[in-house]
Amino acid sequence: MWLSSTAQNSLHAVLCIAGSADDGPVRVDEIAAVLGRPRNYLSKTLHTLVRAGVLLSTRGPTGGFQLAEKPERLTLARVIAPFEPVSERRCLVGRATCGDAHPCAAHRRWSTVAANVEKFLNKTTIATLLSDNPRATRASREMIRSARLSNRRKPHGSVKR
Amino acid sequence: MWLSSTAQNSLHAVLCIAGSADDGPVRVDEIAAVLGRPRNYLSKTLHTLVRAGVLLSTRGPTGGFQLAEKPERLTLARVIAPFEPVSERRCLVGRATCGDAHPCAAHRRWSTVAANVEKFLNKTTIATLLSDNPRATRASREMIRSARLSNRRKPHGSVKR
DNA sequence: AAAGTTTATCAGTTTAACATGATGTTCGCT
DNA sequence: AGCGAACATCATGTTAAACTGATAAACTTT
Repeated sequence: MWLSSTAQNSLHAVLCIAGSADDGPVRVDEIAAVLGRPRNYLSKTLHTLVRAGVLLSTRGPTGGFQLAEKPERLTLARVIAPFEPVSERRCLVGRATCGDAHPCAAHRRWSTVAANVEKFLNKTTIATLLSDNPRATRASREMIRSARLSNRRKPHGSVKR
Repeated sequence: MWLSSTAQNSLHAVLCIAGSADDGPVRVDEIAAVLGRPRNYLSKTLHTLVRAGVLLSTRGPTGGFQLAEKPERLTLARVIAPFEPVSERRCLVGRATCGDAHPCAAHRRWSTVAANVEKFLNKTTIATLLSDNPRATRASREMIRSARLSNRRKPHGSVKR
């Protein structure tokens, strides 16, 4: 039930990146360390978010991933969407023809519940979650800082999408 | 997102069986016709529901599946549970250690949304859905009846020939 | 007891998600 | 220009869910 693991990783990674925004771009290896997921797999996932306009990526030294826009304007739905479209409000029993015209037995009651979840995903922003729990935010940022070996990283250069 | 197809089939099948309770046990082939799913696959799914105490099965002619108890006492959660435990209220970002003690950034807000879904699954009964939409209930029962006529099945409860 | 109907079960295929390893590409630095 | 760091991509492997076909077991009727 709920999100696929890829969508979960997507959300978690974006939260890490947004939480460490002040420290510059976050590298895949750092995210992999925090999430405990394979590096190359996350790389693909993050690249999908770049194509979706959620993230920006920079190659080379001082490179990594950043948010493409202010966290106040980035909803959870937009982060999840590339992996499982939120708009697909599917029938509880999986009937293809289910809808307001030809509802299944569960349609009406389930619709109100599903709409509630969708509203959460569409209205809640990354900024909301960050300020919601500063402790968790700080924790993941500290994990990333300690993963950074030395002070060799400098302010990042140009960014490409 | 949402339920696995097996859990969806499970719910849909139970609704069919409950809706046709007056016509006696429902056969796998009839359910397969209504759901548009492979017979043997549903057979396994239904057997799981038998082991879970949701359904009763009878072999041989006049056999099929029936509810193990009154639909008023059968919640959606119990029908779904064998396939994906509802109680596993998982973390939105998939963190294993997420909980009230060590919450992830999304934990608090997501918990209230997830609890709402759980409440729906735990409080809503099969009987509720049946009476909710008599049109859909009647439709599936008619589909089963017509599948039965073409098979010359003896009506339940009457003595024939 | 035999025949026919229906569920139960087993062995295997297919498919998609998840994961891994190797290699290519872009960039900053010297 | 050349080196190394970092993302990008490709080819492949692994795993679990979904599905299929065949056979066994249980039951009803005759």
